Amino acid sequence: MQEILKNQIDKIVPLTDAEFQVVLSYFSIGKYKKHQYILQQGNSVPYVHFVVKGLLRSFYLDKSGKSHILQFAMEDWWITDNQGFYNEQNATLNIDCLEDAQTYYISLENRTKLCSELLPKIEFFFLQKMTAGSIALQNRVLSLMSKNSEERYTQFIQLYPNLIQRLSKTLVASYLGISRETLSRLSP
Amino acid sequence: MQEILKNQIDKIVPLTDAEFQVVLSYFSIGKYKKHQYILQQGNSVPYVHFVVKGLLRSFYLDKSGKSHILQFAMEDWWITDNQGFYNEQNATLNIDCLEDAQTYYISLENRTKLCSELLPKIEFFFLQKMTAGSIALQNRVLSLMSKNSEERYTQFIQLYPNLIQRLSKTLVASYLGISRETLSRLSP
DNA sequence: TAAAACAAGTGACATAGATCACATTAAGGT
DNA sequence: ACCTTAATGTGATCTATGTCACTTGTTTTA
Repeated sequence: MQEILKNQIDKIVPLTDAEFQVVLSYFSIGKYKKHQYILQQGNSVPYVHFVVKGLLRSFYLDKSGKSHILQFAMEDWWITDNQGFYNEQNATLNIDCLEDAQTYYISLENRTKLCSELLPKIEFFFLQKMTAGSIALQNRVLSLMSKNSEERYTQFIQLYPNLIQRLSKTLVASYLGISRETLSRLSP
Repeated sequence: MQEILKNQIDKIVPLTDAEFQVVLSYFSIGKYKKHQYILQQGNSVPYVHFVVKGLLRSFYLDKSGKSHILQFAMEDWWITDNQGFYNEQNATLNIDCLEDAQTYYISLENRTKLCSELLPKIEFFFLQKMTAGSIALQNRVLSLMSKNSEERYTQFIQLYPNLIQRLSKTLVASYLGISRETLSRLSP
């Protein structure tokens, strides 16, 4: 179970088993049920979660009550409300479980300690992860600006073939920024 | 002139003058004219630029020939094609100057050296910058999904009151993902 | 195993925003 | 100062997508 996190880190900064045990000691384990909220708009954002098992999403509820999915997170992905977490502000996002889930989570304080005092090279790992996340978001912005619904849907299927099998069309539509009716009229 | 970069770094990790001179020695100075390209789609992406003076933009040209602005960068901002730069791939973006400009630029190799060998704490600076950039992109995604043209325009004015004075409506429209005619029909 | 809640398809209609086409005015380059 | 090129506004359409409404089938769950 720990292997999944160790493997991810090892791809970027190889750690000894002892080092990894130090890393892990800064995380806690959380178990959640389908439909359970991990974070609600307005609350503080104490943790980033690394998903060990299950499927979660982060989403924004606009003033008219429509929800817009910012991110999905399945095994081996990270999820939080970045703005809330890193700036220590209240959440503008909600996070809930689309399937029963288990995560390793860490506080900002522990993350900082881990990076600066104990294992500086883990900071490089987080920098790489943040960079990759930022690149993905850039592509998403360009996709929203330059592609129509069908092109965005096709791109999503290509990008996340494993994820899509676990999602309803309604969820995919809410991620792509289109209505479920429009998505329904696209697919073969 | 160097002060602008030193001040930015100091806000996150205070440096001695000597340390800052080391940092600076890893950068080069570039001067560019209005309309000049700094990066073209398909080329390699050798540098990140810190803007000392002037105004640049990065944009994506879609297959139908329409351009979509991903980012503006004026004094004190950073700009590059992240995907190309960090993954050492060819650029999918173009960068050109909207005004005569001057930048400090650094290669990936030098950036890595600087972080890992010479001044580890500068890595923390880059991590903070990347985090802030990522948060801005998240908000942009949510804005594109949940707001209409007028709301996005209003938000842009609030967010970048100084930048907007230096931009034509056509450029703002291309950043917001709407046509210049629509933007023209919005403003008072 | 019945009832309730969810997922998905589809018709009819509404609409934000795109596109095309000009006109006017303002900058820049030589 | 003159000519070219850019910037802006505005009318007249067109269209992709949203919204509303209803149906049917499929999971949940009590």
